[in-house]
Amino acid sequence: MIKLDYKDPRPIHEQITQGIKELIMCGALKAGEQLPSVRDFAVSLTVNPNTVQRAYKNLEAENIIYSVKGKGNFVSGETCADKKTIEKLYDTLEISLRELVFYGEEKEKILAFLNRVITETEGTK
Amino acid sequence: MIKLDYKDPRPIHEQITQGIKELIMCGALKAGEQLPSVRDFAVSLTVNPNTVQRAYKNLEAENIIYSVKGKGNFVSGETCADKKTIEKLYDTLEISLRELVFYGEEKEKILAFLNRVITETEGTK
DNA sequence: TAACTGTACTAATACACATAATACAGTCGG
DNA sequence: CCGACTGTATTATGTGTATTAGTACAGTTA
Repeated sequence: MIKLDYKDPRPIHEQITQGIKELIMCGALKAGEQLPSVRDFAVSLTVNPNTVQRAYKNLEAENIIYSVKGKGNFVSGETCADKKTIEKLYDTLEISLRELVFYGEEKEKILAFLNRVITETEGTK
Repeated sequence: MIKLDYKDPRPIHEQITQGIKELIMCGALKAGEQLPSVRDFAVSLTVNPNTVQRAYKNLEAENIIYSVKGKGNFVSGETCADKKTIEKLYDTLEISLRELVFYGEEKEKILAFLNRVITETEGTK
């Protein structure tokens, strides 16, 4: 369901968080759907349950999922994000863009890529 | 010259590396220009010399600067990057883009931002 | 020679990550 | 009610990395 890369400098819990986020974004996990239990998911990822729990906690803090004691974790339909999160994403975009240009990538090539990605991505607006 | 943020989860040496990279990209540091010595820079940043050295080492590994024993570190004119670096930047762009759309940002707004950034950025091509 | 430059290495500290083991609380079906 | 499942919390432990500190060595230059 999610691939972990131990060569990746990012911590495991972050990779899991991002992985689930992407599954939701691409539609593999829909609103209201139940996520694997902390223990089951930990087994299938061969990871400690605490690590999965931390990922779930991250996602809950972002209002992407919600958890119910004794029942499980579920995908939240809302996709609201605070201003800081949005600003960080814009900053990341800007830095990456400038860096690509700096490294000699052609602007037209980059723009073509960006247009392709954004048109292929389904949005709410 | 460079602002360090200890609240930033990124290590200091990485912030310094990125900071210098941006100074070069925006033209504040030009090709051939000498960087501050490891010790001086460490004092002005109130950081250990080893940390600055590590940043310089990173930049040298990316061919962004070159160092001469007994003389100093200098900005390299070349801006070549290996394929992996470029691919990672494209990946970062794609992920950030998808995430912004996911959070409900309007595609037109994002595209306007991207166009503004890329036209304001001076490139070699 | 003296004072600067880069470079290398060790040691000590601190912190984050991840694991392990355990415990407690809520839900649900038999 | 009981048992098996859920989430949650806590503590302890091992490991890796970041950072600092101190020292040493090599090349450059006035």
